[in-house]
Amino acid sequence: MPISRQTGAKRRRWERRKASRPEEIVAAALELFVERGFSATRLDEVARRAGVSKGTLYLYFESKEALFRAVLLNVALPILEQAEKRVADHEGSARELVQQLVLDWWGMIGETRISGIPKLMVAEASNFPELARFFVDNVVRRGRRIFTRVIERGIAAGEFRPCNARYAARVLMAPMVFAAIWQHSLSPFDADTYDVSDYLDLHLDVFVRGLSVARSD
Amino acid sequence: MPISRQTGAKRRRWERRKASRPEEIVAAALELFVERGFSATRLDEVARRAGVSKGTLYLYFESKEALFRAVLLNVALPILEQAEKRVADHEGSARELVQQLVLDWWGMIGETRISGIPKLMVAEASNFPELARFFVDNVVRRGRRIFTRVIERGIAAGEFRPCNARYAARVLMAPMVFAAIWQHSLSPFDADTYDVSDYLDLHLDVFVRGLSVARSD
Amino acid sequence: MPISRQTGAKRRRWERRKASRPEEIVAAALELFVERGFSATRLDEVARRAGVSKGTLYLYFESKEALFRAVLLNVALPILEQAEKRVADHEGSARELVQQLVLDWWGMIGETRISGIPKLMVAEASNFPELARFFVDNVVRRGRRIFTRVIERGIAAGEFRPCNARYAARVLMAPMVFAAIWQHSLSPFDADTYDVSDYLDLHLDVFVRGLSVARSD
Amino acid sequence: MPISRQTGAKRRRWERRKASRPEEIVAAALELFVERGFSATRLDEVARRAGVSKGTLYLYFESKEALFRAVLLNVALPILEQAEKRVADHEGSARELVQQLVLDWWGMIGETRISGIPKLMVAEASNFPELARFFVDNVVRRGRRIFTRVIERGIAAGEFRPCNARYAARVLMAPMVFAAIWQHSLSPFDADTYDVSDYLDLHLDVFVRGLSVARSD
DNA sequence: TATGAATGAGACTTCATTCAT
DNA sequence: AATGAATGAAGTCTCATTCAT
Repeated sequence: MPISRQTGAKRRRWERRKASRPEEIVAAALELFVERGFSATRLDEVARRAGVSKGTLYLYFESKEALFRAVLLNVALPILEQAEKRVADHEGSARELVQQLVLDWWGMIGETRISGIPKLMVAEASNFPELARFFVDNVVRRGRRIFTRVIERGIAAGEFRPCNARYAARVLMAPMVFAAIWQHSLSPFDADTYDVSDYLDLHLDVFVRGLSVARSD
Repeated sequence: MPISRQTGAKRRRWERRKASRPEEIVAAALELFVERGFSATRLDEVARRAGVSKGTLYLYFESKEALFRAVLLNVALPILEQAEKRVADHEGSARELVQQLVLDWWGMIGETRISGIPKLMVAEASNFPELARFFVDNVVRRGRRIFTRVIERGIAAGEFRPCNARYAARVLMAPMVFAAIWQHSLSPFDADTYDVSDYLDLHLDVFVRGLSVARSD
Repeated sequence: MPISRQTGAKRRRWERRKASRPEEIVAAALELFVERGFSATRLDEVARRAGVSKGTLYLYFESKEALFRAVLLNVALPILEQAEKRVADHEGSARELVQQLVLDWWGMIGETRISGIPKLMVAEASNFPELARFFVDNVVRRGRRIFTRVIERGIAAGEFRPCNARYAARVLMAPMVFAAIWQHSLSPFDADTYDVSDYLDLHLDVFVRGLSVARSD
Repeated sequence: MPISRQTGAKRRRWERRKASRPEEIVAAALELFVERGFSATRLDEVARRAGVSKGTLYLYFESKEALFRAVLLNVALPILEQAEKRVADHEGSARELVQQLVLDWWGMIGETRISGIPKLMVAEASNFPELARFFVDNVVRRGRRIFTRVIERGIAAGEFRPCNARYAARVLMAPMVFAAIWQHSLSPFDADTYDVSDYLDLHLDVFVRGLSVARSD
């Protein structure tokens, strides 16, 4: 009876197997963990949303916590790494690069379901210390390094004023990550709607100008 | 890890401590809700940390959810409003004002235990929709209005470039709020330590420069 | 603040002590035990209805169960015994006596708050075996003996047909006791109202005729 | 004290017993509710007596109160209605009919575990007002109507003296229902044992004689 | 004597996990 | 491989009882 849950028409039998079970489960779990938090999501719901029975979850994941790990390590991390790679490959002036990085990040993460990960990690960090550490080391700091390097390059090239590039990278990233978190938490309750692209554009404009060496443009 | 708990000597089993009980309970609850999230904190622990028995909680709060509301509405909100008031009273140039606002906010909220509230609300918003809406309306948007007004004033005074002040306010606030969230979530797992004051100083410097009208300094 | 609970006007200070505390408590307990049953009545309510604090209950009764015993032994029993005495003193023909007994019982018990006792004992018997045994021995069987004796007298006098007087006593008493139980349980939910006096009159008429020796009247 | 419990050998920890579960649970609950009252019976015990775990109860009944409703509505009511039907089908003289009705009632209800229902309802009526009303409307009054009709028929046929048939029905039923209540409450503590059949025979004899038109037999 | 805040055992209920089918 | 009925540990909440005041 739980065959539903497909955007379009009724699912035909053979389609059942199209997407592999573990992926469906992980996708459902990601959505729910992001929405409600780890403790508050019941495996019952994960199973229902994935279109499987509760028992089936245990064929693929040995515990709720293991499912959480799988969501982060097997799903989020690869995507993040792939995004990181593409982001790291950009070329051009530091100014352009900074803008590219942010916009690419948003395009590849912020607008996708992966954007829930930051909220999830923020919420559950202290309940899953090892995961938190792993996430920080393998995602956060690596991302930070990319942004840091670009700013350092800009400083070296005389585009940006000399400053602490690590801190500047944080300042650059914060509004971007915050937008992702906001989107998955309080945004639905906020009567002041806003357009994230415009917001990021303004942020980039202000940031680049603010960091650039004085000019009379 | 919080050492406080018992003011002085060992506690007698039967003790009547007049008016302070509810506050102690709410303080303990705030800490734990922020640390672990609402679902994952056990009332047992709240009681233990507050130095009372489990039953005592129900003398003052009719349910776990009511305790959550009390934490937000009776404790966090008044502090936030008071901070808002003080913040709104500043005078001076827009540039100075922007810096004052951010630094005051950090001094009054970011460095205190109240800074856990943003993380808490972000994590629990979808589980407590009415509270989320209330929080957004009475805290977030009000704060945003203050920052927006200052930027509008700066634009009107010719200090800042014409731009969408609402968006600029968001850009200004994001790194500040993000720092608070970070502090209560992934920061402890981050090997790259940083000094928040320096970070905010850089943010302010970049932001103010970036928003100011062109100059040749 | 719990001074209220008086049928008439506001209670004046000195009245406070008019009725002794234990009696007020027992009266409140009787009402609530009858209405809700022993387990389902909270001492909180007993205290409130008696106009005292919860702690005060323990000055007079060492436990909830002890209060239950007091209700039965110290309150109900004396009244029942007194009723029994008055009932036992009647004289006249057996026929008249039978009618007197029933009507007196109703006047002294059925119409008073004591009528809740049968319902209470019926409901709680198996939870309080010793009390049940005590009640049966000291109230039920004694009452039965009185009725039995009257019927035996009637048989001896030739008024009633020879029959098992003990059983006849049960048959005679059942509608009377049942009326009391009904009054405190399902009667409030019964759309078919009835007049207990008429009911008992009919019962007595039928019973006396049915037990009398054949006649041609 | 009830010995039944396990049909056969020792139970394996994991056992799937198809459709019978809910009925077993309801049967156990009926016994315990009757014996101890609703509040005083622990779900622990219900589960143990039904041979299931505590959690299993919630597979079939969403709360303790729902279980109570199921006991009454799904179990007791059908049996009562079936009994009513069979009882209503009898034919013969009013005198015979009266006797048949009472004896059939006893055979189908009084001697079975269903006889606990009257005690249970009497004890819990005020705690479950809707159920009480439902029970009175659908069981008590319907039963009363059957008995009333028979007596009216007897009056019309000249067998019984003219009288208020409704009241006579109550008088007729009271000893019968009372016997059921007694059986499940104080009877075990009553040293005066008695034979219910003989008691009912005497009741019927007295009642029918008492209600019949005068004769010289 | 009287209070009522405080306690903690124990109740109802949930839900991650198991396993017969 | 898949199911879902069954489990029981653990959580929230109640309330009889205690005792400092």
